[in-house]
Amino acid sequence: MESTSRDTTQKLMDAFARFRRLHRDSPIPGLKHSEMRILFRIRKNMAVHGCGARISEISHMMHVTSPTVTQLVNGLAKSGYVERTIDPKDRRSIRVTLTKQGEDVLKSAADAFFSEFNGLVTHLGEEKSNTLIELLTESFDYLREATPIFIAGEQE
Amino acid sequence: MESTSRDTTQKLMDAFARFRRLHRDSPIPGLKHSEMRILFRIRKNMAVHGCGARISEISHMMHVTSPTVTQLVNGLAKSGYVERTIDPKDRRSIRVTLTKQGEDVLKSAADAFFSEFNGLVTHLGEEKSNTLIELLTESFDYLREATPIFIAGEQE
DNA sequence: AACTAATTATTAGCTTACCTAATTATTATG
DNA sequence: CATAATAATTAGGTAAGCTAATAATTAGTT
Repeated sequence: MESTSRDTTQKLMDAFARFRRLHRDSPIPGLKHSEMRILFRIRKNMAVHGCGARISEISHMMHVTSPTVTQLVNGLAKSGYVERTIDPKDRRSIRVTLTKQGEDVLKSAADAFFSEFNGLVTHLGEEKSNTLIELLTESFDYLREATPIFIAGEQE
Repeated sequence: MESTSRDTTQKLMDAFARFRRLHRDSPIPGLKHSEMRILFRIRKNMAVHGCGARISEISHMMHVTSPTVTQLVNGLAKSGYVERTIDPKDRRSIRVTLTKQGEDVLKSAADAFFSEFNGLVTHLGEEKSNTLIELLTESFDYLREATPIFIAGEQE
């Protein structure tokens, strides 16, 4: 291995290591981070496709397994933020839609949840942000293929 | 917030969320990622201070509570990677030292870890890798200033 | 049409990496 | 010496995942 390359590797490891610990505490009481993220996804899906998101779709979008999504959605349904309806075109599927309450909580929480990251996007600028997203995605994809152990459970 | 920008923010949030679970599985079977981190800390403390690290010191270095450290250290002691001795100068304290086995496992874990990242650098190429490092560093620096909570992680 | 295969979601139970509150030793201090 | 402070531990909890197995439904094949 060349010394330049090894140096780069070391630096990349260090850079990755710094980001391992993201905040765990939700800025909104009674709404967890993971729940917030899923609510955003559902809203997006409704905006784009005009219908509720299926569990498998959310799972894919969030890079999380479907049992995980099922549990999150169940929790949100119990809290009244989300509604589950069977898709009449494919009765295996479930369409998850936001309730009025869910939209409200999403609206009020959006700023609190987004502010840190949105500040970062503003700071970096749109172009650099997109480059960063692309490079991270490429890294994940590589690590998933090259070293399956590395990322538990990532599936397409 | 504009919708393009919000979309970028969403994607960046997701990229970081994936990132957080990157090292769920350690490259060495039988050694968890958190355990590896703690072993590194202990080794460092031994190198710098020439004696075992106290629970409270590790806790402080890792920005983790002492009960958490106690549990991790207990696990490592059971695996034989670490030894706990009561400090004769202050019998409340415990000095944690690496065993020979602990040093060995740490070495091989570091190698495995390094080779994963080195593969990534090869895959991305030197230029992209450097761009990624720069962007991560810039992001980290911004977040450190903007949101102090973010940085619960790596300090010496 | 009937079987088999595939897909979708769920259930049950586990794991990692933390946390808080309360408690037990021990040391320091008025 | 009594009390306060400090160090570590115990007990129990949480968030955010995971896998394996299973039920329901749809698709594909003979």
